[in-house]
Amino acid sequence: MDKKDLNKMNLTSIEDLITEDFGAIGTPAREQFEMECDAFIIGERLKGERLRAGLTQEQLAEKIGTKKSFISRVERGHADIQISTLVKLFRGLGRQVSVRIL
Amino acid sequence: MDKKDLNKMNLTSIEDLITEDFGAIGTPAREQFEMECDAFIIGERLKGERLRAGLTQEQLAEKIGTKKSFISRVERGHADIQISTLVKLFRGLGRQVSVRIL
DNA sequence: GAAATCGTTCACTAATTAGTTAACTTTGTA
DNA sequence: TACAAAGTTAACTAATTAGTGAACGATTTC
Repeated sequence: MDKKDLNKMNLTSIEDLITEDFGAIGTPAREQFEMECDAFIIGERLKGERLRAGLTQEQLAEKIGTKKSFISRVERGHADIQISTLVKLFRGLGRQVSVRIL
Repeated sequence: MDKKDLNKMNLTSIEDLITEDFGAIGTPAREQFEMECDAFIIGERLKGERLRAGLTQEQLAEKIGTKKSFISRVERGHADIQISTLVKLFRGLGRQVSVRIL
């Protein structure tokens, strides 16, 4: 089966589903969705590392000089944080942040 | 020569010089310095990629819907940008941003 | 030298995050 | 169940970025 035939299938790719729900890449709604995805992933990662370190949100918050409500906000993906905040959060868990450009 | 002897040397490590100028790790002045380092490195990387792509600041700005003055600010390391801004900037150059936790 | 292009900087507004408190919900457990 | 600990959310202020236009400086080209 070649590539052309794929378009005749009834099954839909994830990409198509996202496009259907949020619009094509580059549109405002899609950009917003992708931004929220990034925030969500970072939040999940933060939560994972925090739990692995055996800390509560409150304990992590105190380590970096903020409050548990802020930690919660980030972990839930409800924030488009600054680079410095990203670094602070993970350094509070003894981790280093590295930004790669691919 | 073992490790103990290193402390008797007259030459100073970069780490010591930074500590002397900005204070020990964790102090506010040192944190600020490290934040500015991060911003500077990101800016340099952005400028490099932009030039490699053969774009002016104005051309990149238009691609991502902003102005050249903002691009300049980031390239000079004068901004602690948000994750979404980081992603937008490099996507405008056809690059993908990946955040690694080490 | 004049003109054009490119980049930097300043000043300002608008939008958003960072920081915080308090109330609420969930979860675990005695 | 009742209690305590952990996490979530709302609401608000303060601080900062995002966005912009204009002026300026540097560089290149004619």
